[in-house]
Amino acid sequence: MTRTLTAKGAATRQRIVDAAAQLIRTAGAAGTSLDDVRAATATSKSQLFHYFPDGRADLLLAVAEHEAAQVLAVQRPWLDDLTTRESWRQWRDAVLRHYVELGDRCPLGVLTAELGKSSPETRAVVGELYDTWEAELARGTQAMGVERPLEVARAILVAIQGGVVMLRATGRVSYLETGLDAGLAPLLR
Amino acid sequence: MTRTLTAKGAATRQRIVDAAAQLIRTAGAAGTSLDDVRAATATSKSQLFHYFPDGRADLLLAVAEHEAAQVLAVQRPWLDDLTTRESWRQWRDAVLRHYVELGDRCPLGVLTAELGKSSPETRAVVGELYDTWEAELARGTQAMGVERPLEVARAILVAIQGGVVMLRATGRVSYLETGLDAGLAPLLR
DNA sequence: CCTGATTTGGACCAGGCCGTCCAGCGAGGG
DNA sequence: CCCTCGCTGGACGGCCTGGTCCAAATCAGG
Repeated sequence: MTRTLTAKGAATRQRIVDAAAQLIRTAGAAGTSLDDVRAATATSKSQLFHYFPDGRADLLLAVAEHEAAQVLAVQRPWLDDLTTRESWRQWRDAVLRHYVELGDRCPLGVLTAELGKSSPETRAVVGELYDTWEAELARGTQAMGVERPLEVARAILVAIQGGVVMLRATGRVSYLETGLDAGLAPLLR
Repeated sequence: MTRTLTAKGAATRQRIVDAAAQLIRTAGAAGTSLDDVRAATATSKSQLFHYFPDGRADLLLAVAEHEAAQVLAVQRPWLDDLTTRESWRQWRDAVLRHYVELGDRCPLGVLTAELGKSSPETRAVVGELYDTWEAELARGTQAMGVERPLEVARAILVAIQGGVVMLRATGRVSYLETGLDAGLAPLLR
């Protein structure tokens, strides 16, 4: 199944995924064609199908995995050590800063809004992202000794998701801020 | 600007909007073509462009307005009288029941996830929906005499949005339930 | 340097899509 | 009764899209 890739090939493949992710963040998955990707990466049609044999679906899946990893990566290192109020506050600020900066061109929004529904495989990727993310948050809420730590962690995740997707749909930041703070209230009170 | 429509014409137009909304709920806006709509309504191409002169964009806007109205309609009459714990609870149950029933074929999810980004006009529709919805909720939180009623109302809205969109992306209901309850906690505590 | 596999270029195709166009149909008002 | 104006049918064109295919270039390694 796994095909042999030289270093050069792997680099090209990575370049394609990066560019595709970038395009999809701004124009959406539906608004991004293979030709757009081809033009943005200065590659040829055959290369796309060489590195992604199943074509578009394959590329979208790779982008979904890339973006899912990205979502968790930008929360490091804060996500690893949510044991004090101060560390939670720093994490909150980092998350908020990140999404305000990105605006409506946001990997998480794309994942939740578009890629999740595009195929069973991408749906699984999104599900896994939620699971690991929630587990990390739950470790933090448990460490804080709050009541119903699992529910609190999940509610925080839902608030971020809602805020991000509303940011995407309206361009307004306040939803994310208010939702996130409400979700964190049990921890900081 | 406003074109004359006979009763028959208005009915046909409505039939097209209804069917298009239905299709888009299940297949998404990107996955629904004008031909699909045509087939589902047993109409002809010329009718689509007769009732929606700007074509696809025009139809999507009409669908967005239709769905936005729908989102508020299913919350009636509970939404009008959120003055007691009991009425909030009934509203909560109605909302939850509705979205669990719809699963991932949900007007709100489509609006937030896809239609919001499709054009400035639809984006405005979504923004207005959020505004009026939030205002209704805020009337309720104020009536309940809770602290920071505006923030609480907004957080509830964000939680619903997040829960619905995660339901859409994963098929899991628990996010909506947990998020909604967390948002309502300040009111029911 | 030779050889086989990997990487690349780009022409090509079939199908689907949006939108245009024109010609009939039907209803309702004068 | 008829005549106008809205309603309907469906063929058609041009464009873009995902996907196939083959041949040339490049590279790795013996």
